[in-house]
Amino acid sequence: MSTVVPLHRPVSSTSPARAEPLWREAVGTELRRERAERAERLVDVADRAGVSVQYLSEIERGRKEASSEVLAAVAGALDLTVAELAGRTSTRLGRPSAPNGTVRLAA
Amino acid sequence: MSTVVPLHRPVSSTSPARAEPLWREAVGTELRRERAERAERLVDVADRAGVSVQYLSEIERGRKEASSEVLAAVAGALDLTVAELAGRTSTRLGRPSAPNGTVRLAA
DNA sequence: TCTGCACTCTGCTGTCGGCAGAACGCTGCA
DNA sequence: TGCAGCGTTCTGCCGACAGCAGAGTGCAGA
Repeated sequence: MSTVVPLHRPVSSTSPARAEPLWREAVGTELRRERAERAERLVDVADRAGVSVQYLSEIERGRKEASSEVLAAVAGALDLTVAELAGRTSTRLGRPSAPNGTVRLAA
Repeated sequence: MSTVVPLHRPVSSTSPARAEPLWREAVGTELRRERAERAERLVDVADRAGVSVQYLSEIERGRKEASSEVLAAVAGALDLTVAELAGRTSTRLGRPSAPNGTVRLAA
């Protein structure tokens, strides 16, 4: 019997082992959605927010944990408050088909 | 006229120069509120979440940026999803008396 | 082909996440 | 009064990483 060596746990990328995405993934997706809605480029938002383009790309793709200050700056560059961003992120997170297939009707 | 030397900028603690708290402050406050609502101690939640008591204290008080994984773990220890936590945080952030005194009625 | 855009890779460095041990402050109770 | 319980602060540690810059890649459209 060989010992099973656990592989190094991969960084979650909406891993099937996890019922919901991580915060950085969810908020990043929302930031990208908001940017797309405004038909703006990475460089536009990054410049206004005062961060690098590469970094904003990584934030949007959930690869980096933005500090609260950076989050506020990026949200501000999209004319959003952190509250609005959190609310929209939460709404989108709460909307996917439930893990066990249960459909949740509006209260 | 003496030159005014700017003091080292204090870490935001709902600084009057900022219209809204930072994400870490807001979500920390919400975590504390949820814990209090359950009449639980720091140690109870910290143990279930797998973090230290001191650290949870700092997270709740907005002193540290919890990673998305830690955030999920603490939320889970309070039987919340990240979506629920974000939603509640957002709701509370959006509820304070508006900066210019405008009262916002429920939609 | 070239340009524009987004993304990846590599490397860097100062900051900090998260911890542990120790100590402090406050409250309530015997 | 002393003590226990709870939360917080302080100090120090160290590995991780935020955030950056330069360079390169891939794709789509003109």
